[in-house]
Amino acid sequence: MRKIQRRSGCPLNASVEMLGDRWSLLIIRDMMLRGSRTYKEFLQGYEGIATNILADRLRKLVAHGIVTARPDPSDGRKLIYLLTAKGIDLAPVLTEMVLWAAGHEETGNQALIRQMRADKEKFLAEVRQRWEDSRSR
Amino acid sequence: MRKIQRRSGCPLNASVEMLGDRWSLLIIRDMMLRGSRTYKEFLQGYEGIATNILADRLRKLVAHGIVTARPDPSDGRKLIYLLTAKGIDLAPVLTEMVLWAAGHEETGNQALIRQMRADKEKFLAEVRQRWEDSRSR
DNA sequence: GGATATTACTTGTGAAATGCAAGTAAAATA
DNA sequence: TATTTTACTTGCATTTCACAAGTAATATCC
Repeated sequence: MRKIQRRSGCPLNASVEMLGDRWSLLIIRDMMLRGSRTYKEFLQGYEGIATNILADRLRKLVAHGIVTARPDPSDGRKLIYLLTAKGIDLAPVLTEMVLWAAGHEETGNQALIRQMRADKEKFLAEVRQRWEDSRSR
Repeated sequence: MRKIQRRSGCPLNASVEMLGDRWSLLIIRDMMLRGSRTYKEFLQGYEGIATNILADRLRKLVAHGIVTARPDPSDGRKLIYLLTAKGIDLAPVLTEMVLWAAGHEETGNQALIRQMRADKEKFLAEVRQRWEDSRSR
């Protein structure tokens, strides 16, 4: 078990070193809010990630303990990617980022925004509930 | 006024396109929590940003309306960089990212974490108050 | 059961972003 | 007037990214 070499001990820096790129948080969004679980589903996300970048990001998310991968029992070709507890704990981060952008930029998905704004805690509880339900299956 | 070309309308994607790199959020942290205001102060941050990258990131943050720059009236060589209202609205995002990393990684700055955990709303109110005080000067 | 399709990748290549070192112009200080 | 400070820019090597094509393992179709 080797320690990861960080630029500094600041917790924000730790977050940025794990998530500070143009794709990781979008993959997590797809898992958390869209129910994406397989490589193919991630490739079909709105923004069109390149296949080699997706493979790299999934590898890093697994290495950071944010995501796990296990074979699909009903289809040996597939791997099922799931958020870990550490991964689902990112829900408040994603929520605040969504609310910030929605408040200052012209963005879509107004239904989601309304839901988040109406009752943030309830929204987060529902996200967590869905995660627990999907992992107990 | 030209519209920015985005990969998708998702608000999270908008955030990621503005902030999803290894430096932007750290610069904002330095402004928000450490009181950094000048180029030199940012260069002296914990993580050691390269000077050309810093210039590029400040330019982009200004372009996105997150930061403003104005000359220092008492020293013509200096520019003073300040967070805009849009910039200070990132406080909840930074806070959640800090709390997430602190909860799942070994990080420093435990005093800050305790303060955030003890009363998040109070912490955010204090951050905002400091920002208002410093901009009225 | 052999051909075709699907899934999760890897590989190659050019373009862009990053990191490091050195240099520069304008203003302040000695 | 000479030196220092500040906020950068420039050049270059290295790394990352994006796009296109290819591959191995498994599943499906006829």
